[in-house]
Amino acid sequence: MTTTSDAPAVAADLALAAELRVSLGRATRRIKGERGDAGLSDPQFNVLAILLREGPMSPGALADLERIQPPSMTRTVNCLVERGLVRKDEHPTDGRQVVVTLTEAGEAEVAETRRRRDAWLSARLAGLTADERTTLVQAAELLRRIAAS
Amino acid sequence: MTTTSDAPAVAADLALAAELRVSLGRATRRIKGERGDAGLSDPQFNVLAILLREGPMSPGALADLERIQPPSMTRTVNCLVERGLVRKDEHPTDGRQVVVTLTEAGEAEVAETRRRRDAWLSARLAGLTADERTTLVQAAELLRRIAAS
DNA sequence: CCCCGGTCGTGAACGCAGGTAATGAGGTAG
DNA sequence: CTACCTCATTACCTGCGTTCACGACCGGGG
Repeated sequence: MTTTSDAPAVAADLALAAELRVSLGRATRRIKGERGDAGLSDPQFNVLAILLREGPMSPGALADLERIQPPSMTRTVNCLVERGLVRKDEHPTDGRQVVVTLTEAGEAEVAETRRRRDAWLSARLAGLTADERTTLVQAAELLRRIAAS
Repeated sequence: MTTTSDAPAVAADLALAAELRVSLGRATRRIKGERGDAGLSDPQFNVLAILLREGPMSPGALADLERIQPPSMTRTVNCLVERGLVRKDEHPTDGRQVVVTLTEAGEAEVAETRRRRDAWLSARLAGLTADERTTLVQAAELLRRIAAS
């Protein structure tokens, strides 16, 4: 009715979109709430996770990955330096750049925080059936594609 | 079978938990990014949505639903009053309480914002197969249960 | 009737995370 | 060697959350 051939599919998409949006928002809020114990804020944890996955990089690169502006990243990184979780070194060839590197304490911290978060979520997942877990595995893949688009 | 016998399932839960957490976080961030046009912040929009769904209620009740402290809700509500999206009336019998009511402009605003967000998400969903959409429908239900626990 | 504990909403002061604008150090093309 | 560009940082502003403190109002006992 609206534009082309399959109005029902469009209407179903809208309903699913609304439902998915609400569920996603609530679940995410719930998971984030499971972090406080370590004293690491969400952006701080994200920086550590990136460094663990991608290796040392400059503050500017970190800011790009997190889609925030460089000054915000500078502050976050400085906070992590004070806690001894990352280190700031000079770039070997480019005097402007700074290289942010994860310390051993930082590695331990991200492992610990991740463990705690995943422990909470996996405790919930344990109450599901095998089919339901499969559904979530596939949904995780779909969500990744959606988020990347 | 969930407790001690099947270690592999526990390991799979941990992996799924980690993957789901990342995917959820990214998708949610992406969706939230699709809101800015209306000038309504996320907590403000949430208040309007609650009022539309549940009907008029006191600031304290709103604060409870949003899991924030009353002063924060007072500020958010006042901001919405200034924009003409909600109205604050005296409670008919209890002089302490205030009743927050959605105005017509508020109704229109939440409908518009919701339409814009869902339009973005449903555009992504349109690129999926029927099976994949079914997966997401089921996942939305599972996520709701997880978030409620 | 008046007081008294409890509840509700709010004001003030603070913390944290994001943004923009401007600055300074360092590289690079001409 | 000069001019332009990039990178990180500094200073300041905004939004949203918190805690603490206070005034307004309801209810029940003296």
